[in-house]
Amino acid sequence: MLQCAHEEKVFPRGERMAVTIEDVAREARVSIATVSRVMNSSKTVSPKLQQRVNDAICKMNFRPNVLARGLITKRTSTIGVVVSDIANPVFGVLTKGINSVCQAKGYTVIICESDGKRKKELSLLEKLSEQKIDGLLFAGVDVDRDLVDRMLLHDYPVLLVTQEESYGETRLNTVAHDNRQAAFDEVEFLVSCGHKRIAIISGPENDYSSGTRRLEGYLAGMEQFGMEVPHAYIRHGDFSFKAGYSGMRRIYEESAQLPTAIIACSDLMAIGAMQYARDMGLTIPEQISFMGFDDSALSRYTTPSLSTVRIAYFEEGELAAKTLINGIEDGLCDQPTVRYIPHMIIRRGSVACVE
Amino acid sequence: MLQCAHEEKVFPRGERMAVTIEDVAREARVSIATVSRVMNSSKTVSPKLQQRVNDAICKMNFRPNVLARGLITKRTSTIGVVVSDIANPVFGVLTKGINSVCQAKGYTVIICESDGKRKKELSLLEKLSEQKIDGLLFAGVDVDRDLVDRMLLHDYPVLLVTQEESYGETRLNTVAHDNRQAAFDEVEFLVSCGHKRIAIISGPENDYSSGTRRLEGYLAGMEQFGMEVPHAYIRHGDFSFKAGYSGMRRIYEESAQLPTAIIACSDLMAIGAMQYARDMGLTIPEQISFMGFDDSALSRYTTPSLSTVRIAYFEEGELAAKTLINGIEDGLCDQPTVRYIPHMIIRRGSVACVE
DNA sequence: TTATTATGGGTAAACGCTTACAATTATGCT
DNA sequence: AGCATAATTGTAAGCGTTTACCCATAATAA
Repeated sequence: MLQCAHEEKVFPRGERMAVTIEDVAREARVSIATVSRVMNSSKTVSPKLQQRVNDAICKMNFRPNVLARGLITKRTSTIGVVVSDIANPVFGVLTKGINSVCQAKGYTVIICESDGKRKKELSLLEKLSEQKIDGLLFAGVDVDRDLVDRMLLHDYPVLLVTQEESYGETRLNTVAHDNRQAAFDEVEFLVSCGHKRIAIISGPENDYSSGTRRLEGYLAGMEQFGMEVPHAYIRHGDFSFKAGYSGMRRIYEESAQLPTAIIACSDLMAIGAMQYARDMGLTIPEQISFMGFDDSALSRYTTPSLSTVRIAYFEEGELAAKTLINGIEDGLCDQPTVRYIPHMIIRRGSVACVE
Repeated sequence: MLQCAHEEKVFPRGERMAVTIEDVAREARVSIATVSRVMNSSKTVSPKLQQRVNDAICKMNFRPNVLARGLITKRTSTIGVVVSDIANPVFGVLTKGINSVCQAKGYTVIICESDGKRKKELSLLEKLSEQKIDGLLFAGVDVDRDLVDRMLLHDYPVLLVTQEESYGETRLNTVAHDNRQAAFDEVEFLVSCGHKRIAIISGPENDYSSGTRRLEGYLAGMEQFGMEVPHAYIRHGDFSFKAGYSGMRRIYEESAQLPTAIIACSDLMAIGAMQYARDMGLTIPEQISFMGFDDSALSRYTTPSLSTVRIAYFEEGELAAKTLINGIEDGLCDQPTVRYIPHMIIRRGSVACVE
């Protein structure tokens, strides 16, 4: 937009009438069509009129009404984002990535929280489609066939972030991180440190979310490197501190032989697990090593600091937004694909090498 | 909204035409005015027609177009929110509070990040007013006279969250927490534990943000309880771990007599400061006590766990949204007031009593 | 019965923009 | 110069709602 000093009139609140394209047209002594044209630079307008119009726009500080524009163009430059919990740093960072590219590309973002509840997810989907969004970024808990069916009903592109469809098909474009591979890499890393007995505190038992993928990766790693997985080495939790603590207790109490390393599927669970180990008088990492998941702010500041796998949520948000916006703007619906964001093992004090 | 099983036609994407009020009117064999009336329950419509219309709405799964509606009513049920950084848990939680009441009251929220940059704040203000929002929640870095002037220019209510105006007037409604009092209370709490030498690591030197208010509260407390404040007891930082670490170093190196307690103006700085103290071989809390600020997720999981003051950001967000929406809906502009959210001292392991 | 008033429902005019089409003017070519 | 054609600009028809205004009908009162 051009730089200009418009006349700043101070009106008492509420008494101001928005300046419309008509006012600008009058001021510039042209038709409203011409004003519209210079704004959208569609057809050529003679330089002379272009100048007059731009001057008028500046002088009157004219801003086109997005509602009127959207009503006719059927485009709003707005995208909807559904996340479970914006206060969860993971989604905070993801959202930040999304915001950053949307802001750069002139898109407005509407953020909705689903609290991870299926019912709310559905009602938000409804609500957002009323809002006339141009596209949707969806970070759901369990993206099953029914949900995808519904999302495909809308007339705007939908992109899944963070999670893939849980039923083994790809009907929607997806940007995610490879939970399976990340867990595998954690196992591999621990193996490279000489660990042979590795236990896991995974996500909720019957869900199709990240926890399960991570568990799969763990199992694949254990198999690959020829390690035993006693029953007691697999625990489930809800990603909370408490779940980590009690998960570790059960491992401690029920293992015939204590593992030398624990993989927790969230940093918070790792911290909880470490706490239990400490309470039992184990020294970390000498007697037992710990790894978390996500590389949240927490992990840097525990004692010992927590080894983990960094998921680049910011970049994930960025890529998701970019991909969606591309989809919106050139509208071609190619074969839906899953794009993975690379992750990285972060080595900190909580992992020691064993002989 | 009524519950009903509408006929779910599956259309290939893009080929679907939204159903309009006109379609509904035809289906119900009434005029579009009547349809509009039953939706907005303005004038009474006979029960018979009401029924017919509702049936038609359900059957066709009609959703009124918010753009068209907004264009004519000049209300969008949308509010704008400006925060510096959504990935900062403080703002994450604040936003969650805002979202929760907005969702309940049927408002859509548009979130914008300013990165704490003045320039971006201004351009967001512009952009949001284009978006035809009904109200604005603003969490700015330094809310000075000029900024407030600009915000008053808009024709929708604006409410400040988190911060008061920095020039000692109240021209805008505000929901905030009492940083000054909270810091004072920290001092009081430490005094009650027998501490007599208390240092502070405050916010950036020349700013008008929370850090400064907290410093004021600290100074007031120190005076109230008759304690000396040597020059070296006041340090500034940018709320980061690093700033805490180096702030503590300077206190350690430059104090004639080491303080027995440190108040850091963020949990993260407190953690950094604790780290330095540990590195110098001091035991926490026996030799030196620490307090943070905010009660972020971090504070619970450090060793020792961090005493701090809990700011109820979620409730702050809730109250802010509620207040703003009230302002929007009954439009009366009473005298702008500042509402404070109560805070609470959280005692954890990082503070010991001295004899 | 007829005049008077409620009351429900339809018509059409906004709201502020984009854009197809028509009208006008300028340009290029014999 | 005279015509075809291209480049500009204006006119007006929507986009999908809400709502002021008017008309028809039913209800009430005299």
